[in-house]
Amino acid sequence: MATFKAPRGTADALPPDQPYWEFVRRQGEAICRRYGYRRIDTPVFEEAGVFIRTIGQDTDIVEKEMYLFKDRGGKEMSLKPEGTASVCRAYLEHGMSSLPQPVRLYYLSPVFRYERPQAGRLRQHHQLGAEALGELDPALDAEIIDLAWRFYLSLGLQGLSIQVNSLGCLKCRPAYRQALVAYFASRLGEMCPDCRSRFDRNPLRLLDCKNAACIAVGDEAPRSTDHLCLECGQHFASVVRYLNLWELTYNLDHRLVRGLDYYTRTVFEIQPPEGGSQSTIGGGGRYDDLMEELGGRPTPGVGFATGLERIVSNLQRQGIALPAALGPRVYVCYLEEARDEAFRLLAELRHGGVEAVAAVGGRSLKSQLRQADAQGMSRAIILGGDELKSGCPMVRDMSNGQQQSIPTGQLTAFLKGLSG
RNA sequence: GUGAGUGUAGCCGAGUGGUUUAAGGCGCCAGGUUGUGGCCCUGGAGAUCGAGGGUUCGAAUCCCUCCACUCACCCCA
Repeated sequence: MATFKAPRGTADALPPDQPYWEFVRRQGEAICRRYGYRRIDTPVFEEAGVFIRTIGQDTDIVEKEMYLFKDRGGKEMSLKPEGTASVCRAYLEHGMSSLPQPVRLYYLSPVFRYERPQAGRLRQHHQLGAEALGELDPALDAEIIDLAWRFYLSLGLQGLSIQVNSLGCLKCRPAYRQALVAYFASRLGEMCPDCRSRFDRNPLRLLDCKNAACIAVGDEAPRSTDHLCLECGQHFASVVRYLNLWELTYNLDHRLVRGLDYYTRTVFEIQPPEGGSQSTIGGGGRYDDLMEELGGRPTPGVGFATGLERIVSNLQRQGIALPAALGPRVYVCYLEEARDEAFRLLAELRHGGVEAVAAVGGRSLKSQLRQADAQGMSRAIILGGDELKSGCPMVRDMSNGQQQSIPTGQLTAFLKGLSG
């Protein structure tokens, strides 16, 4: 029994999982680059203020989920609970406002939230995110949604849906909030205890309660899209126009609100068919006030992030086949008298670009072949006295047992010519 | 943070107080004559029974505490 275990809510990604992760990362990076986004990596921890200022003091993330610690110099730091704030900090710090705008950036990063683990929810998980900074054109809101959507499509995920809403801006949201408060105040008696207690602090939250009674009340609640100021209304209409232009299917969900305070105007989520506790596979929106919170000049931005673990589990649940590996996997077997030649040949194959391992540990030939089989090798090379004499190692096809002698000098080329 | 369920070797899993020095299967290792895998056969290694305390003559089996896992709530990716 191991005395140490991975920390609660963390997971080792073992070799059998890696093909999924590689697939997801590769597709994600390919899409981002195709949309003109360039990669950025930021530290896994930041001064805590970076997150507290932007995500919002009253959010669950800041209130109870951040990994806070003082470093040895006494500075209050936090493991990153999300990616956007760090990217914006880097944008400001490196004067990216002097680059041609918008600046398109994407990242692949672990994020940390101290939560109670459950299906699809970990304390360390990984996100792919993309941000378009420094420009408020609604074409970018649509671009981000489209980018996210195409990413999921490229993975072969089925049954996903896009939910879109607009939350307005600092100018028009207060009035909407008041309208909500007035409405909910009159119907609070019908709602669940959670909603009643949340009513004062964050009335927007009552909209996405899953309690049946609350859903009924929420459906008739005032809609943010009916309370947008002129600019926000035009912006949202324009976003929708682009979505239509690109033939994206989406739902206008007036009850979509997000758990981070920095969002303005457009918000969206991508949801898998199952719904339930992990009902969001990715989401994002516009955050035109965020840069100011970080001490920068007013700088608009829009972006999204998606959870890689949830993508991988959806891929596995939907039984999506991964692209097949390319070349053969070769296992070099040998009798003692051919040991040196076997290891010389092993190096030659590897340097020539063939995936190859040699038997180790002084096993019998029978045992070596058992190993080759158990490890799923596609070819075994057998070297004994006979092969030494003829200069032609035996190549055994592990799928059917057929063998042929190939001159040593042609071996690398021969193996590379096989499909697997 | 709340609630429910679970915790026996790498994995699955019997065993619910006394020959248990804890079954069985998978996997792992080695053999089954001379240089060959996948089936089969034989043997072997591998468990302080999640941890710590307690009850008892005696505990994997009962009690307490803690830890972890799973699921749900909350929230989100």
